[in-house]
Amino acid sequence: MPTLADVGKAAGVSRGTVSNVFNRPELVRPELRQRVEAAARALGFGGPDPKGRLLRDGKFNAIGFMPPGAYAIAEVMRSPYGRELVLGVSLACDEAGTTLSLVNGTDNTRFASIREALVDGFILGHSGDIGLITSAQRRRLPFVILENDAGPDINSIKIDGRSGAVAAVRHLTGLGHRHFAILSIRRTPGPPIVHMPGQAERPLLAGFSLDDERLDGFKQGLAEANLSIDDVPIIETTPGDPSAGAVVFDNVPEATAILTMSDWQAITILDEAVRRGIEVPRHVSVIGFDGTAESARTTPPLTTVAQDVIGKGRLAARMVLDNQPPRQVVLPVELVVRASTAAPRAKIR
Amino acid sequence: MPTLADVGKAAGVSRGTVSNVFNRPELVRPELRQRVEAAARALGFGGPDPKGRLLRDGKFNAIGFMPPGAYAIAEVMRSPYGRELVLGVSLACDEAGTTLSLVNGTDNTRFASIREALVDGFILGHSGDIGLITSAQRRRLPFVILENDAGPDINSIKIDGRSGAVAAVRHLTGLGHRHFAILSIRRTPGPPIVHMPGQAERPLLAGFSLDDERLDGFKQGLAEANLSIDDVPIIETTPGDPSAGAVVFDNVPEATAILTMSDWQAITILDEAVRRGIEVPRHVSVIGFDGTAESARTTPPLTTVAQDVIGKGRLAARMVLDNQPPRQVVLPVELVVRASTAAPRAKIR
DNA sequence: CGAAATTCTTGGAGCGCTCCAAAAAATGGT
DNA sequence: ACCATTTTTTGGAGCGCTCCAAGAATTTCG
Repeated sequence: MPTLADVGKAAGVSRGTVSNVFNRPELVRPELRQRVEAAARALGFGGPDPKGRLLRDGKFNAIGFMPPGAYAIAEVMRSPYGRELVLGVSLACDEAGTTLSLVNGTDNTRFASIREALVDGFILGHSGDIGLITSAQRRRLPFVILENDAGPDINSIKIDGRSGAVAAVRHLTGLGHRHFAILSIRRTPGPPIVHMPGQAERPLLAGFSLDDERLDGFKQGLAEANLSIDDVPIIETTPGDPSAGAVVFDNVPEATAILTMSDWQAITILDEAVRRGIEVPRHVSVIGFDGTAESARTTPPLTTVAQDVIGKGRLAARMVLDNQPPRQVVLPVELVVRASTAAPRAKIR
Repeated sequence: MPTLADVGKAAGVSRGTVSNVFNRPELVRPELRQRVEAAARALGFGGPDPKGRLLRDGKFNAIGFMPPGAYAIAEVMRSPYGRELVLGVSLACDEAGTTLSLVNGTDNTRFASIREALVDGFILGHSGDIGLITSAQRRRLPFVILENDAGPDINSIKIDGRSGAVAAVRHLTGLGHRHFAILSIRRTPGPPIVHMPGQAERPLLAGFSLDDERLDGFKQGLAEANLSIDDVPIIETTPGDPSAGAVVFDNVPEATAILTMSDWQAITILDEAVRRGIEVPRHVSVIGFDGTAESARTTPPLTTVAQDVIGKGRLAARMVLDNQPPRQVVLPVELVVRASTAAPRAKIR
């Protein structure tokens, strides 16, 4: 690989001049410039190597996005929520002319990735592990934590998951529902986990803190209607598990309303309902979470706890780009009532 | 920002030792290691700056993705097709442990971006401009061109757009349709352009070469049924233009079948049809393109010319990651018949 | 025509790191 | 206690570039 110096030698000029030819051509006499360009072409030199500049100038002009927990980038891109989040981030990156690096932080490589990533700042999905934050702080780059409050010194953005969950339950109890199933998120790979009432280990503090918060919101909402979450079956599935619907219908046939933690899960339920000839909302009501674009397109359109996912991504990017004093932002959620919920009317079959 | 040397001085050891503490801790005596770690902590040194390593070792461990034409990353992320493409790329990146950099190549910064991007290879969306390719070649990094054949020396992946378009028309003419509208893609920002039959400038070679190819396929398919594309209105809209449906219905009310160039456009049509009380496929048949996941979820589910978008993205990434001799891949397409097409049955209204 | 003003070109310094050959220190055997 | 080994540590070289002050060449103008 030829370097500036090689080209300079070939053209009989100094490194500096060759550099100028590529970066500030107006500074160099046309005749000389042409000679340099010819030499560069002859040597197959395609412009200054960005590595050199980088060391000198020190800006990557990129921000990094790292998914929470052990999720891979592809898993993020597969979920409706993840796609909108990345879209929001990319919106801000476009505006700022910044590159968006999707950094893989699989398990044990997570901290190494943070140490090594070629970025000027981070958006970090956060599952609750403390190591992540110290790791990020060490790097001394602006960063923002998603879906977790990491204290007053650290940028964070989360949604008000609890209120959302409460609103979802209120809506359903208001409609007259008394028999629920909760579809929660399993944050480790593996098959669905079914927690029936009365079992010992209830997963009330098992997942990401956002999950716990929402579970707590469900609990509160149920309590308001004199119902106990301890009597409600909770099923945990990985975010896109296609069997979620089957597992719910098989294990909780008496449920007239299903609370989920993402639109994706709710969509899965809808699909399984169609397969089984179960009608939504006539036989069972289903409520999503996130309010992604997809939730409006399903049949029937989903009632869902909506948040501004795109706005969240965009804000996250802005926060690392702007590098202002740390803020802890809690974004509101809003129940969007569409057609997947109704008063319990018919028994299945 | 402290450096290796600073830490070394503070701990009374050499740069090299500090480097080892961070990169090959097993090489340094535990006692010394602790001293160094303490010094690092005291100075707030969070590990070797990746910039330095980079210059020394020269691998970014990242591949770049640049959208075609003047599209921004966010525009890619907005489209169902773009999302699946990026998903496919990220799948391969995950497997390879590589970072995926979404590089903005807006118009005039496009070539500069190629020169400067901190990546080991490129996936380049290609609109047909020759400068792009020379620019990429200059960088001497592996790259692959999407949706264009750039000759035998250059990696490229495209779909067989012509066959797909022909298949779409055949399906529709086979159903008995004689009155078409074509929804083509406007590749510059702006409002829809309506080309009615008989007008001078027909857009048969206006857009990306993929668009031209598909238009040509439509032409051929129509010709097989003794129909001339010159009699078919062609409307060009930007990919996600929400007014596309309205423009089509307003300008070509007599069409019983609408050919589009993406699922996204077809979905837009479906939405507008609902708004106007037009029934698909009873009043009008609509056919999509790409076969994205979204196309299966619409009401009614879309008949579409499907391609393996995820596979394409993945293959593209593999090609730049593997850096084998150049290949030109043409991916097959397949007509997936669902419920948005039927024999023309009812006149609208 | 020559000095002053202007335009171009030069090359040293330094960005932070890792590699590596060689020096230093520790260990082991006799 | 000494020498041969083995384990640790060292510091020079160099990765490719841009900046910048200073020097060289060219132009301008009285």
